[in-house]
Amino acid sequence: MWHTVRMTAASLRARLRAEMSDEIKAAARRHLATDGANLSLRAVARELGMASSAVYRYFASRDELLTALIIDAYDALGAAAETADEQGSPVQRWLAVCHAVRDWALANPHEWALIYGSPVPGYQAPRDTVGPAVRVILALGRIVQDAATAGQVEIGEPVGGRLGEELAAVAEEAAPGAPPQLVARSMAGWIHLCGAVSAELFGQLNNTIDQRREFFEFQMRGALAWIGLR
Amino acid sequence: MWHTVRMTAASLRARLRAEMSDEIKAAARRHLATDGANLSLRAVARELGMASSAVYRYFASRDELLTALIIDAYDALGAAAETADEQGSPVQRWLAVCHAVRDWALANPHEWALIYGSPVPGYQAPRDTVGPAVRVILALGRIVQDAATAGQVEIGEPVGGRLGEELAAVAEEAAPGAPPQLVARSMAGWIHLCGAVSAELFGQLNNTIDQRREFFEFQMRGALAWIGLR
DNA sequence: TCTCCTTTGTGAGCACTGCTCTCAGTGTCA
DNA sequence: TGACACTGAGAGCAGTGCTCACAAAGGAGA
Repeated sequence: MWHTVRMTAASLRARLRAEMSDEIKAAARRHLATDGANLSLRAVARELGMASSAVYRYFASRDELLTALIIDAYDALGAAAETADEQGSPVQRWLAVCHAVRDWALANPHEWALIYGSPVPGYQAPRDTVGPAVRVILALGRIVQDAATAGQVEIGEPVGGRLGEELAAVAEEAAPGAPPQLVARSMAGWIHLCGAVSAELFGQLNNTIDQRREFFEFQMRGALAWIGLR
Repeated sequence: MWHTVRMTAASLRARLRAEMSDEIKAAARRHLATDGANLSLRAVARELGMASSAVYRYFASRDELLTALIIDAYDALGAAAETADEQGSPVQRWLAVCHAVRDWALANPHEWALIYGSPVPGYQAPRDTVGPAVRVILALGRIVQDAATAGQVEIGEPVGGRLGEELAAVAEEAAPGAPPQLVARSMAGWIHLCGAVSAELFGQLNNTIDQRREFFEFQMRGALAWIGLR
């Protein structure tokens, strides 16, 4: 009996705490749009009608708040990528994931900048961030793995040297069974994906390309052609 | 006579002013390594042994100082790219420029983050930055233009629609005479280049790829294959 | 030579920041 | 009831960007 009582009491406190944390994060996310990575903890507290020192009951420092936002952003992006990968040919699946990533970034530009922009100096990404960070890559890895087992891919020349060994290790982890050179090209495709989204978001295409979505798909199709998916 | 006197006097004042500006920028660049984009103007002034308010005689605001650093960074990167482009086949020239960009970024990571990282919120890039910003792209444009006129390139399928029209306009400006689809692929290659450098610099390759230079060249060669240079 | 006046530098000051500390209120458990 | 953990408030510290009044310095023009 008292077990359940104690548990509910404890879980109630924990729930309240989690709700308060969520409210703080939501307010911080709102301020992210105007202040960017150097958001004001005091302004967040003001918006919530609480003393700035109270925020420190939930996040030990501003960096810890930012870390929580980063983890949430990685998770949201990873979820968007995973739900976009449904069915179809490898090319269709890959393109769907790419567009999902871009769409999420366009909808949440400041959070994209938080995770794929220049890292805050002195800020060291904790271990907690690596898990959510790789969800997009793993989603892409599943596609190439499926394509490899189904024979729906043109395998390029193998990569030799120490890079080849490294790539074999990466392949073993991200897409077991897929040839290392395919994994290498997929990683390059992922990097191109990130670069294309960042270029669009960070203003590198201003006054040059207006047909953003078309140009993005053009690039991703090009990467796909080199990767060898079909 | 008095012309020259007045001119030398004026130019002397201007020279002293320029030297002081350079010293401030040099100190700011030093602080960039530790503080990143949110460097402390007061700390810079302290290092130079002057009052913080004196810095405002040379730069109207911290943003203006950052803008000056950004312009210098663009110029340095552009110069590095241009001097690397010497001779050889289009592939060799393109790869040389890519490696020059990467080498410069590795040597000046914080300045790279300043120009290709997430933009500072509320900071609007002035017109003065667009000139130096395009030097790298123009260097790449010259290569594909030369390759196109020399027939050392495999022209891909033309791009239709409004994107095709836009690309034609871009081609007219960046590489007159080169087919739009080639310019489009070159732009994609440039974006991939920026993405690859940023990924390496911003820690996306940590605990995954150690053979950085080899993997970078692997990616750039892949982009080249798709672009069609030879 | 004697004023003007522009330029450069100083230091005080304002409003803001992240963060720490002490103190008070509240609810939980034995 | 009393002990205690938890959550909040407010003051305070050192630091920030930036403004302002003031002081030296030195060339320009009479």
